[in-house]
Amino acid sequence: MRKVLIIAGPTATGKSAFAVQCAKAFDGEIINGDSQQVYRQLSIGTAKITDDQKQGVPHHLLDILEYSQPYNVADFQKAARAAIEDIASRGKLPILCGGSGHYLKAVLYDYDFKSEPVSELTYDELNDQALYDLLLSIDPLAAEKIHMNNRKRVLRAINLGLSGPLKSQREAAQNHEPIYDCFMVVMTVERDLLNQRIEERVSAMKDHGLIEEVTTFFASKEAQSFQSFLGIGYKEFRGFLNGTETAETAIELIVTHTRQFAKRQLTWFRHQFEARWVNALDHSDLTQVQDEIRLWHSQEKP
RNA sequence: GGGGAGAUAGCGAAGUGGCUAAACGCGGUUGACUGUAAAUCAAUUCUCUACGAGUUCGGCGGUUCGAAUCCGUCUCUCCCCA
Repeated sequence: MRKVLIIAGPTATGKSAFAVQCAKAFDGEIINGDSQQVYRQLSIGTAKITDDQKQGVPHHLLDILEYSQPYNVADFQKAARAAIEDIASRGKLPILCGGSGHYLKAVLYDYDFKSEPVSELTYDELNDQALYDLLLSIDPLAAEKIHMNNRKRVLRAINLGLSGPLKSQREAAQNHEPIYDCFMVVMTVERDLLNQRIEERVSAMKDHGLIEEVTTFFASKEAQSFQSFLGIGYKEFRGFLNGTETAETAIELIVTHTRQFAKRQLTWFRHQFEARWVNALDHSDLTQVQDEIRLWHSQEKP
């Protein structure tokens, strides 16, 4: 089993820096586990690590796509697993660092995204209730776990069932266990402090030219339809770009959305993973985790 | 100085006699999550000794069986004319 060190946690807790520190301490290479930082053009709004901050440590899955391209969990799973294999085969420690819980889990656990084409019917003529009834008739087991109002999920489950094995069957076929020897760290900061750091970070983005980045790449209506525009830090500028709102309003929205996002990340990490939680501001705690990682790193799993 | 409008829960905003602890939106809290996940969705949000009880709709005082809703008065805010 390949060893993989995971540095997770909500935004603005210092994951990137700690990952670099670990890479240097354990001869590792970093794999970006963040869904927006894959885009070459988008750096400021995604809080991408700078070349300086990388300190010579190789980073994978960063700047691999044009911002006009779509990207999804399956793509990430494939690329990240390949990167893990590549890094480990050269005797280095793969370090997965990111805040997209779903992405991380898809790589680490035995999620199986089949490559068969799945239909993309949208059933616009059906209301939520009717759509949900349809799912109930196709895959009642899956329906049990999806809320009727969550159209996106209901739709996906229907399309999966129509194109191959049912969603519920696909999941029943998995072991729901990690396929790597994982050590997962979740960096965290007390909520009030975290909110404060988020505010500071967003205002720093502004100082570093976020508005220029946005107007450079997302001025056109076409660009505003790219998936990358959906990221926090960009979509908030829609009103500004169309001349109906100020940049200030956008900045405030980014802060709020980032705060809400951090909360969701925390929820995910709390409930979806077994992890070693670390207070990112506590140096002795950070040092202690490094010791624990060292121990894990040096032992072969039976 | 004269005339007009308004004060509703953290914020915005409905409600003009009982069905109102008070619509709705935002924000907050909690949670779900298997191909857009920085997405999508749900629950909850006056207080408490919490399947019941107690206090709310600027303050005070009335009318009424019953008021956020009607009357009087005070305070504050905004607009117009001087």
